[in-house]
Formats: sequence, structure tokens, C-alpha cells
Amino acid sequence: MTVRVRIAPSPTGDPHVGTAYIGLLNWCFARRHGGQFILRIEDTDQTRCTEASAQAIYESLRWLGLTYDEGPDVGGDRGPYVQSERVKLGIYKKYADQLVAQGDAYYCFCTARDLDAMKARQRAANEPIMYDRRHRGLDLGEAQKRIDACEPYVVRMKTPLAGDFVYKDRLRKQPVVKAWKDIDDQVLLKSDGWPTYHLAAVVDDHLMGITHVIRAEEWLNSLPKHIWLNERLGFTPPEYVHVGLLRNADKSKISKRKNPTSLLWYRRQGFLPEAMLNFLATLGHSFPDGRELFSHQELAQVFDLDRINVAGPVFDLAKLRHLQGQWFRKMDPARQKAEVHRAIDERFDQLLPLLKERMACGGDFIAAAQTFYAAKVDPHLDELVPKGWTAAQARKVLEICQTAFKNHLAGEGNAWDVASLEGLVRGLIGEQSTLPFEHTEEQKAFAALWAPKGVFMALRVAATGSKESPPLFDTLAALGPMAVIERTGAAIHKLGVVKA
RNA sequence: GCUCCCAUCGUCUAGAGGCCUAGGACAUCGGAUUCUCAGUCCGACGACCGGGGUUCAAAUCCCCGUGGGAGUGCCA
Repeated sequence: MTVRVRIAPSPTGDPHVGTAYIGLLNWCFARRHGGQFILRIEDTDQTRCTEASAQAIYESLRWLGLTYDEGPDVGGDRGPYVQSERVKLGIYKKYADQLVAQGDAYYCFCTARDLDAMKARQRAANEPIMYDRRHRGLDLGEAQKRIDACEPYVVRMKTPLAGDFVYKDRLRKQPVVKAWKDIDDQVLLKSDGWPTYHLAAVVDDHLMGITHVIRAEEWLNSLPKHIWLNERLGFTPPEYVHVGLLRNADKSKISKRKNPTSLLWYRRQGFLPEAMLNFLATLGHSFPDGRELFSHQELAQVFDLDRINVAGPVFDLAKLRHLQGQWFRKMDPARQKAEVHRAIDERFDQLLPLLKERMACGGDFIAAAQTFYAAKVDPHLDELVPKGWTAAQARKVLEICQTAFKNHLAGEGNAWDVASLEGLVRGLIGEQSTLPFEHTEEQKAFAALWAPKGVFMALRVAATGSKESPPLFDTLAALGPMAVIERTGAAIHKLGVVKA
């Protein structure tokens, strides 16, 4: 049996570094065993998925060199490789119908309101939060009548009520054991008629002849559902293997609020795909002879799935930078030159309109743009503290701004552009400068700081390392969220050290 | 709350019962090279979460605690 593995990202937002990580593992496994590596786009959430995001996934994988043998933009004989197209073919509906007919799934007419109320009650009673299976026993004829009357419905799986689910994951010493009674009657078909991940992935993995599913640990809890679906549908399940999740420095699951997670960001920053892959390959895995510098092709020759460590590794940018330096310095001069050009070009069109006011000659660009390409800045302490402020005050103001930036970034659909940044900071100034009727002298003094002059300067110096820059919000927008949050963080730290 | 997973230096890891006074890399600190910085070379600091077993022998196996993480969505 030839190995067939896949990655199945969802095209929402920017292509994710986690996709690259799981992609690398699957790619290596396929190459090592002479199998196929497949890309499938899982866009069954009509509200969140976009075509632009799918395109960005193709581009990012191509950039990294994780070439796939079959996929949406390269074809293959087990397609289509985009789930929305498969929905139109009626593929998932057919299997959902089969499960209902077999008595392994049922119609449920609960509304979002019903479910919310159920959860609230369960939470209050400290009970496990799951669907109470209230429509599980509904007569099929009765259900059909409601469907004919155009009542919205979903299809849920009818999981076993007793016994244990047991599965041996090759990377874990002990088998995974879960009691069936704790497993939810998961929705398989949503009320819009589209499948959920669970149904779609199981069906497609089978239809596409996937032999091994190497995926992140966040899926481990739904493993019983997937195995069960395979069984009820009469499929031979692929082997499921769960690897650790990439983490932030605080060990939580990697998130864009605490780390750059967008592959586009890394490319824009000038990171080399070789370095990125090399770095990802050291997470949870190691080269057999202890070597730390290697290409993904070299890795593929010795890659051993059983050597993966499932403890979630912290994604450490400092180590990535080190590897990047190694790769960059050993490149031939022609490629170095191309890389420098590319790094400048990536942001040139964005930066030139901003910087030209402060330029007279073409070469002035280098000095004017310096802060936008720098890995970090080191502002002078006395410049970081606006006139008449104390270091502690500057620190507090920057902390408030940084928190606002983080919250803005974490919010769904928030743009990092000039208008929203200006609105954000000016809004903050409005809030913070307003005093309650009852206030202390200290509060009054702090509120008085919140005027554009001082706040803008503190932000400017923190973000750029200098008192001179293009207009603040243009600058913040061009720097991007990661740089702004990281640099204000560094400034806060610096001001904190001084206070002590 | 409930369920599941995980646990070696600050971080990434080596270690599949004796080779471990636990090895390497990043970061940090010091020295050398250098006009400076970076790089490079050398060195220092630094870990088996705790407690019980099993065994002649445990970082490695088992149990319990603790800690961390994930899931708990008509998201994936």
C-alpha cells in the first residue's frame, strides 16, 4: 500500500505557520516512504472562508517548497480537492443520508437559542457541556414531516451510549481511552446543508485514499467520532497520528496576538523558506545525527514519524533568526543579492510614498526606511519619556496603548490600517482624559497626560526608536502589528527597569 | 465544571534500564579575533516536576500527586 497523506487547511485569514508545520511533517513522511502528499481545502464554513485565503495557501506552500502531488491548483484523479465543490456534487449529503437510513444518525431541530439555554443550564449545574440528545429518539416519519414543512434541521451522529473507545496512537505510550457516554452527538450536516469538518474530512480521506492522518493534537478529542464514522460508513480508517501543538512563550496554543503566525509575514520579513522549514523541523523532531542545519530534502531521507516528540514546543523566534542567519550567510552572492532586492521590494511601494517627503536623493531611502526593516529598535530613555512626564507615566500610557493594540488585533475582522489605528488611539485619548466626578490628584495628573502631543511622541519613539518619523499612524500601519506590539513591549520593559 | 493529552537546562532537543559526575543547539554572561558592530572560535551558567513503587540498577517502566496544554461550536 503506498502512503498517501494530506494537509487540509481551512482558508480563513492568513496562511498559518501551523499549517506549514503539519505540512512539513506530512510532506517528509510521504517523501520518505515514496508516497503522495495531497492538499485539500476545507472551506465548508461559508461565513468565514475566502478564495483569496485559499490562493494565499497555495502561494505559501509553493514558497516553502512543500510541493503537493495532488491539490486544487495542480489537479489529480481523486478530486475535486476543494470541499465546497464536493458539496455541490452532493457527496456529503449522500453519506449523511446513508447514516440516517442505517440508524446511525438522526435529525435534530434544536435552534441556536435552544442550545444556548441548554449550555447555560449545564454550566450552572456544573455538568459536562454537551448536546442532551433530546431529538435522538424522534420518530423518522415525524421528523420527515417537519422537514417537509421547511423547519430547519441538522443531522447528528448517534454515538454509542455505553462502553469505551480505545485507540493506540503510535506516538503515545498508553492507548487513548474515552467513555462513549462522554462523547457528543456531533452535528454532521449543518442547517445550510453543508457538512461539518467531521463528516467532510472522514469522507474525503476515504475517497482520496488517505492512509495516514498526521494532524495536530487539538483533534485528539474528536478522534472517537472520526473512527466511529469510518466504521459506520464501512471505511477502513486511516492511521491517525497526533502531534503536539506549536506554543506561545507562555505555552498556550500559538496565537496571532502573541506571535507572528502568518506565513506571509515571515516572507515579507525576508525569512528564507529553507530557514523556516529547518526551524520547524527542530520542533518535536531532531535530525538523527544531531545536526541542526539541514534542508527539508535531507530531512525527508531520514525522517522517522516514530521519533516525534508530542510535547508542544514553544515557537522561539530567536532560534529561527539564528538559523536564518546561518542560511543567509552561506548562500551564494547572487542569491544574497536577490534576497536583498526582494526584501526591499516587498515593502517598497508601501514605504516610498511615506518616506519621499523626507528624501532628496534615491539613496536617502536607506536611512529613511531603516526602522521599517530593522529587527528591533533601541530608543533612548529620555526620548521615550515626553517632556514633563515621568518614566512611570510613560510606561503606563504605553501599556494601555499596547493592550488596546492587542485587543484590536485579536478582534475578528479588525484592519490594521491608518484610519482604524488613528480611531483607536484618539478614542483612547478621549477615554483616558475624561475624569470621573470624584477623582484624586494622581488621577487628574494622569488624565492630563492624555493629549495627542505626548502620547503620539511616546508611541513614535517606542515604535520607531526615533523622534523623527513620517506621520504616526502611517508609520504604525506600515510597521505592522507584530513590530508595533513587540517594540512597545520592549519600551515598556525598558521604562520598567529604570523605575526600579 | 467535565473529558483527554503532555512533563529533561529560560527555550528547542539527545536519551528507548546500566554507556549519564545527563550530551548538543538557541538565548544569557565572560574571553579571544576585530577600529566598531555582527560573525567566528573558546569558556561559564544552567535541567531529569514531587512522592511512592518495580529492579542488582531508573531521566528511562508502573502508580499517585502537582503543573502545563487542548477539547468541550450548526469553526476547522
